[in-house]
Amino acid sequence: MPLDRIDRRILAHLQEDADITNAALAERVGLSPSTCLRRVQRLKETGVIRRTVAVVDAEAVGRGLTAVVEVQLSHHGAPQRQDFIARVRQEPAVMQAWGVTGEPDVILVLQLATMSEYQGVIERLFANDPLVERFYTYVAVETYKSRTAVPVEA
Amino acid sequence: MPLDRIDRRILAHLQEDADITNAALAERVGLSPSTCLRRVQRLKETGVIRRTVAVVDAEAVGRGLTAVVEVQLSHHGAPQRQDFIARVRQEPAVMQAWGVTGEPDVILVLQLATMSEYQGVIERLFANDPLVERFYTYVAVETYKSRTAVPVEA
DNA sequence: TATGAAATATTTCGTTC
DNA sequence: GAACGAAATATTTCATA
Repeated sequence: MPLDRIDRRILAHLQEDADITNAALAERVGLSPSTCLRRVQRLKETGVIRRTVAVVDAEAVGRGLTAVVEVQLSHHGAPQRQDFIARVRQEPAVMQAWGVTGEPDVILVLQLATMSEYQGVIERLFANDPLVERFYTYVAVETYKSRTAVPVEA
Repeated sequence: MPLDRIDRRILAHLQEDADITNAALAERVGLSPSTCLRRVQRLKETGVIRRTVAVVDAEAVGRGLTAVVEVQLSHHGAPQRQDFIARVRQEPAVMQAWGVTGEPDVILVLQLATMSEYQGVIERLFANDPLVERFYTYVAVETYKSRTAVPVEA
């Protein structure tokens, strides 16, 4: 069953503020509270809403350093690649990791406390791994935009 | 007032699941429900918890296409740069945008519905802007890791 | 100032229409 | 989708350390 306009309005609201009371949400999307609640529950059950989480200020917890790392791998066997991916997944500082088309093979987004933590991450991920051909790191000097909400409305 | 160990445990839990009841959270961090609730409120008031949001499955809402774009700008006046940043902020598909050290000046993360939407975004951001020297786009083929939770514990 | 326990208010859930 | 009571949960108040 596809998402209708009301579902999308619910998603738009909850992506901005999931602390809103069900009564207030219902009013904003034009439903009765009980109907609205059942819609929200269904969106969670079907996995459209994967979960609801607190968004923490990285600065406030001493992790305000963001870095983007592009990694080029030598195109050898898939097994070593899996090892590399497993190490990436294990690193707490790695927030996002994608396999991509183009010159880099993998792009990482790191959220760090200090440059010395960066050193440690880089060593654990890249040192002594012949699969890793080279990597480039770009440190964020300024954050122009940072959203968690996926656009859901036309 | 710095965050103590209990604050950090609260943050760790709420970053994974903000739907947890206060009673259950209190038990997990070893506090009484009322004390726990007040801690959570304080974390929100002081901005450590910026907000709580629903995490939506991008695939489920037809926006499963992720792209990373590196942009190089000619180093001219700051005013045009502000215009460019303003356009970036206006684009709903732009999830993250950083100004970075190194060869690219700006890195964008896009969350798209289709490649034709990509075309539109690129045109609006880059076309006829002499500030934009060049850009490279890397389309995500696979997502290895995607977290919203900033590491808060030692 | 921080905590915990009890009282109150609100939200959520099942049933019925 | 609406209306209701019952259960669960959150919030406030107040006493204590």
